[in-house]
Amino acid sequence: MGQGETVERILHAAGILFAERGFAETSLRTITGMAEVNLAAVNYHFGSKKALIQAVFANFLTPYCQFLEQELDRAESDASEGGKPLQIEFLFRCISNALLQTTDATGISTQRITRLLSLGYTQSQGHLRKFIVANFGKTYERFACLLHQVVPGMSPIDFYWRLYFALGAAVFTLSSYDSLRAILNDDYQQDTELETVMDMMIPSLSAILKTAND
Amino acid sequence: MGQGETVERILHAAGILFAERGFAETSLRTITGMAEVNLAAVNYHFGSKKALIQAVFANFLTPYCQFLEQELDRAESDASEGGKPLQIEFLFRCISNALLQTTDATGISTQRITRLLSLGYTQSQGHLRKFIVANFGKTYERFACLLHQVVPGMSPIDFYWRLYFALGAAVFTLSSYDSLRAILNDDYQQDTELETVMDMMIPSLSAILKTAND
DNA sequence: GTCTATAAACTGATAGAC
DNA sequence: GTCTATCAGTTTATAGAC
Repeated sequence: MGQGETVERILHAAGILFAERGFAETSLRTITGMAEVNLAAVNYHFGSKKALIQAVFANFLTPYCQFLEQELDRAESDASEGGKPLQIEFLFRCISNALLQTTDATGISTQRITRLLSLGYTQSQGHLRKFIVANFGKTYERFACLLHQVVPGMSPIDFYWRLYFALGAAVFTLSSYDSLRAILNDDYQQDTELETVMDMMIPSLSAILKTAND
Repeated sequence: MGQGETVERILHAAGILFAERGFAETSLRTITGMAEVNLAAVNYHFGSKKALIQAVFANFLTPYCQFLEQELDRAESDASEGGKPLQIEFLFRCISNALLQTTDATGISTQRITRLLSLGYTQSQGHLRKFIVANFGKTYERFACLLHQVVPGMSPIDFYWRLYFALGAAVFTLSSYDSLRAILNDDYQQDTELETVMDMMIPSLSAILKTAND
């Protein structure tokens, strides 16, 4: 077995298992068992379980940030060429496109990416949160600034709470997509593709930002 | 130390620690340490860690369901007396009121309740999900049916996805309220009360359900 | 780089004295 | 009902042979 292959096998298995069960619930034995590598390989290649968790996140956060920056570049130049202001829907479309591109490039499903992000914010004791901010904070800030510029006359406080409403809606739905889809299949015998849900979501998320406050 | 007091001390400490760290990350030793009771008391009073987790949920789900049923009764009779149809905003107001009433009656904060609910759906291996459905499913179905009736001409599939968008927005924001509030305090030196956020949320959640699909 | 073997610490649960 | 002591199983991490 080649040396590079082992690292990738561990990253792949860890991503699947962490997303399914959470970090504390997933032992290194389960990961190395699924990856079919030796238990000691994790500590040899990554140093510790914490470092492995961070490596799993870097594995999709790095390409995701690149794709999102590209999308935002394109959206901004399109808007300035057309002489028209950016629209909310276009900005959420950038998020959606970057997610799908990341899945294409890495083979990590959109559900797994959003599920890991959700776990990273809710399940971590701090080290992961800091790691995510350090590796994703700059791009997130750029997106938030652009979005705020596009919403007319909204106070920063009002804007940020609504952005969190939208973030919660997106992360919850996408990270639970597989089970929600199964429930709807059982109840209505009708399937909904992930891309369809993401398309449905964009007007809803935009409506959160647009609605008059009372 | 009286016998009833021990059970309550364990439930109180377990609720706080589970909400902060998750289930697997919280050991019985940590719980009994915080509650200042003996380690063996958990297994004596509850039987197992699983049973303790379910007891923590029953502790707030039981009163919450009662309060929500009362609110829905009142909203329905108000609407039929006035001869007007129920409005979306009134139904979300029922959810909000029932949450605040549960906090008043039990002393368990709204953040802790929503955080535990969120963990119950994302972190459990199945037993808790079943337990929640068994104890909360009937009331949830009633709310969902009422809400669907109030939205004009929307397909069941469309409706259910949008309901999940709204659910995600609410659970994410309320369960992360403490940290989100702290971030906004740091960045804008301006505080937002929980009740204010819940009031802001109602028009946003309603907008998710109302927006035309394209 | 990969393996075995094992250390050191922690977990949930229980038996039995009081 | 509460306590101590302990079991049996698991965890992460590491030392050392190959």
